[in-house]
Amino acid sequence: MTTIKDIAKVAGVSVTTVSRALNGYSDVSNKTRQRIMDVAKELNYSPNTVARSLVMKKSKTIGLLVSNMNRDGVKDNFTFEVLCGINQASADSEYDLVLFSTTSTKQREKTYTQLCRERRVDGVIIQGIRTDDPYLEEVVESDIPCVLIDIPIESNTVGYVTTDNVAGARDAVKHLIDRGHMKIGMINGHSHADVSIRRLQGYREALYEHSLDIRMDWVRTGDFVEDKAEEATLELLKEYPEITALFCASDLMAFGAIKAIKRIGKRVPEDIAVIGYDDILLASYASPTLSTIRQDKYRLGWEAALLLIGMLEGEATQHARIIDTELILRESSN
Amino acid sequence: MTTIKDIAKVAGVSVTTVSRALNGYSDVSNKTRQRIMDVAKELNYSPNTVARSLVMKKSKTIGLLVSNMNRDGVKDNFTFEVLCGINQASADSEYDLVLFSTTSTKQREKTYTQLCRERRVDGVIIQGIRTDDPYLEEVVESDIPCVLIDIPIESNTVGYVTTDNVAGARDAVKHLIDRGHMKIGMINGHSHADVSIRRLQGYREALYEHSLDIRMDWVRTGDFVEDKAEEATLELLKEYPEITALFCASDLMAFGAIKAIKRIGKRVPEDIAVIGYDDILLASYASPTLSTIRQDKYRLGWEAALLLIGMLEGEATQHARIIDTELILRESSN
DNA sequence: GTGAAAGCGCTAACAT
DNA sequence: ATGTTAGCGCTTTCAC
Repeated sequence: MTTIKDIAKVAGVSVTTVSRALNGYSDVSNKTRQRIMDVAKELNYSPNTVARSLVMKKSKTIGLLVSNMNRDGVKDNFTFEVLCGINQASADSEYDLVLFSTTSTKQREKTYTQLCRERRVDGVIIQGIRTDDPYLEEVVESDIPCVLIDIPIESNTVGYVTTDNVAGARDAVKHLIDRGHMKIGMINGHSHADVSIRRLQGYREALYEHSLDIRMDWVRTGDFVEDKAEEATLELLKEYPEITALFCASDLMAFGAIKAIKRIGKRVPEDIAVIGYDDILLASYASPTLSTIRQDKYRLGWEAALLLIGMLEGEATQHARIIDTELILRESSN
Repeated sequence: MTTIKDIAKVAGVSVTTVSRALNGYSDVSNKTRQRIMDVAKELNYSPNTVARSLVMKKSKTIGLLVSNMNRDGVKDNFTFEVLCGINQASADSEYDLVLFSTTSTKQREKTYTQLCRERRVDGVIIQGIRTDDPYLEEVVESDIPCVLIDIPIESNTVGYVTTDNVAGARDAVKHLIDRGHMKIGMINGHSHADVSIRRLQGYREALYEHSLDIRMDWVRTGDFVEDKAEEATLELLKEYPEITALFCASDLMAFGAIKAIKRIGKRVPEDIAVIGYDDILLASYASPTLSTIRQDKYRLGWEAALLLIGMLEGEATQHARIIDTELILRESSN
């Protein structure tokens, strides 16, 4: 493997000059620069970014802390779309991504901070962790620049990107109200997700604005899991057969809810209308097709990466980005 | 940021001893080892893997060259599942993953090899590139350990993981034949994918074994793209209305084919039976549900990572792994 | 059992 | 415009 030392020897200059020439500094004559470039090409030289990182104390690398990258997570296109957005944005800025291996059982041996410091990433993007994750606090308190997806924490070194969950949920519920529904239940995620709290708030606001009763007993928890949502829906509808519409805090849970509705012999949307949240790919393929609130997941990742890079390069004036959502009408609420 | 130097100073030993103690060498007295560990903890020390990589010439890092990680690729759950498998396996072996940013238009500035050498990855896994990719050859010829997914090339430093595409395709077509179909068309991918070539072969073998005519004009190309498959199917069925069944080389293309069939006013499976390939998540949600050949994509990634790590650590006896497929029967071929 | 010294490949003062 | 020197944090001979 050729080094700048080899180049220096062949070109008959010092390593400093080689370094400067290769890095495009101005204080090197065009003649020598050309010669050095030629030798480099001839010797098939590739710079050693490891050595460079060591001395520069920068790695041009972004760490990725992502949950669900295991056998169970394969259904979750959400994560992948976010990943694609991150990837594209960092590619454009010439940052590489390192995916931390945090899925195994021994995951907890090392904290996120240790991982980041050991690998000397310049910054980190965190997606899919719960707000009660014991290490979240640690990351936030460390001085590692960090962008959180869907967890609104902001500081000097911490930023976040999320969608407008209150507005999204409000739109969803308003739509159901517009369709004439007055008894609207909700299947929410779990309380350790910021989005759940906000979507619940949006649900309440919509009901309030239309002077409808807010019955907390009509709000059940499905933990963002299809099966759990199915069970929760079953119970809810047994207790309150008067409910005619359901707002689910994720599309996957909406599918669970629809299964439950079918199980008790009712139809969607004729007997009970359903609207989801996310607009995952399945939503437009399933039967009935699912009305939902679209989140631009790709953009979520894209903005997160842009924000982080902006912070790293000192150009980020503010550390929060809220992305709009969009109401998508399909069969399940029609 | 604490270094071993700091620890050495506080513990009153040399850096050598600190290094040895921290790395679990035996020639350090238990007393000093304990003291060093204590100081390290107290100083909140994290080893600098960059420095370590520089001197060790190993990074405990696997490079990932994956196509489709951009806006267009978000529909492609295949890639994500493979990624999850790779992630899990490398996590278990304590390798980190670096995702190379190879999506942008300026992608071609640097070759894969340059990328790998610059980042000093120990090895690389390549997924989703075409066999005519100009840089494939380069990677293969370099001495960087490399595992290819779905491209059967083998050498000292190159291995591959794939499924048994001939058998899979044969099973699919046999199933159609068992159902009584005698005029079976095929919508294939493009010729720069090894899987296309093998699936075509499986198609031919199945027909041959049952003494059915092989009509190459009944095989069309959809480039693995839904829309193109739709067009190709439309043309095929217009020219040969006698066709009663279709084998598609990917589920996405099968959906395109089904759209085409519906467009000409025929029904699936009553008029024309369809079977796909992959078993993507959509296959079980779409309407009609799609019969298909299941590939264990997660396992594909998992095995690829295991194989590469085996090669890196000198324990891989053979460099190829073929994974079985499974016939999944659903409505579209019933 | 422990330490001194060299060096991995590179960048960055500080000369000249 | 170019070279000398030091050093990033770590591992590894080679002495003692």
